[in-house]
Amino acid sequence: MNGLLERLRKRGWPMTAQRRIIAEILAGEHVHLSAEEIFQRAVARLPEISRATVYNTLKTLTELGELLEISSNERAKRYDPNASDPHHHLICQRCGLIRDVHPKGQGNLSLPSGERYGFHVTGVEIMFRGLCPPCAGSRDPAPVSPRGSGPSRSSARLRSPK
Amino acid sequence: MNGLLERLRKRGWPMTAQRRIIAEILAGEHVHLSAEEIFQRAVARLPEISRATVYNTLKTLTELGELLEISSNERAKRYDPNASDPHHHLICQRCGLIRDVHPKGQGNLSLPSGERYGFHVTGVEIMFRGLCPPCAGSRDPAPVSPRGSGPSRSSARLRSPK
DNA sequence: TTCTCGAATTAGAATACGTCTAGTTTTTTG
DNA sequence: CAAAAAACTAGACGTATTCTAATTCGAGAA
Repeated sequence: MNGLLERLRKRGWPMTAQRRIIAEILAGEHVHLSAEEIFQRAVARLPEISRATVYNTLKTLTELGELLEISSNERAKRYDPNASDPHHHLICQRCGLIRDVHPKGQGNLSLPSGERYGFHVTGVEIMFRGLCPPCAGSRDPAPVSPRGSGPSRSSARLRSPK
Repeated sequence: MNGLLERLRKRGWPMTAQRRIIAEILAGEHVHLSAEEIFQRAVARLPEISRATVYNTLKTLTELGELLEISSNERAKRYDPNASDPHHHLICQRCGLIRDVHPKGQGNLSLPSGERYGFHVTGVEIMFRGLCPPCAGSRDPAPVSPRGSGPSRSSARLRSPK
């Protein structure tokens, strides 16, 4: 069930208790966790684990191509273990919820050579933005994103209301 | 020449010395600056200006739709004053350089209803990733991004070389 | 087994980026 | 001009991430 763990072993990546736990957390949930959330879940299983190890492991897994970093517009990056299935993201502008999506028509997407500026292009990332059902419904309540890191909620009025 | 400034005046946005300077900095350069870089350039012209004013102004301009925030994968957000011309971005994974691009075929891009999860989709962002010519050429040297905020430079080797 | 050495891990300090607060200055309005 | 509102400032604060120095772990050599 945990393909990530198997792939890592197969690649000869030195496995340790800490790394195995992190890999299990990543592969076991269907949400896009932040480093801090991964750390919290890891601590619950291995109290001695350090934040530095979590950050180091996430960084290495990203470099190995086993993990995708999602920047969205929130403060903390989120990690997507679904790197083996090419996909894109749909993000709620209000609460930060992220969904994996497979858009249609991306095959036609291309960068004309006149727009390449000599770059060696290696990939494309597509982010759909919008409002998830709960956020689209309720206008006023504060975003439900974890640990107060939700998007801005101030108005765009030119002058404040009376 | 500075369309941004004119648009803001036309919209009745209360102009001040600080805001004018920030708008001029944004419209005058063809790069995507971070808040800190904008602050540094502003201080050179108006030494009393405060960081808070820069952040407040950038936030308001973004809410007004005159400015685009780009998250890429670096720590600091970058600001794109080119909001009046719909476009996307090409980003160097190594040094963080950002170019505005107009990809072909994005009209065919769509999210089938089965992939919408009930979201009210408001927009799409496309980011091409790759290596700019200097970064593609020189393998070893450190990234040339400003103030040490460049992307990771460690290797992805499973074990360090001897 | 014991020794050795490099890799992995740790706690906590340090840094980077951004936000908030309280008080001051400036602008607008009556 | 006086009152009220808005903009601004300095700097404290918070959060996410990186760095550092010391420690532990583990595979192979002796």
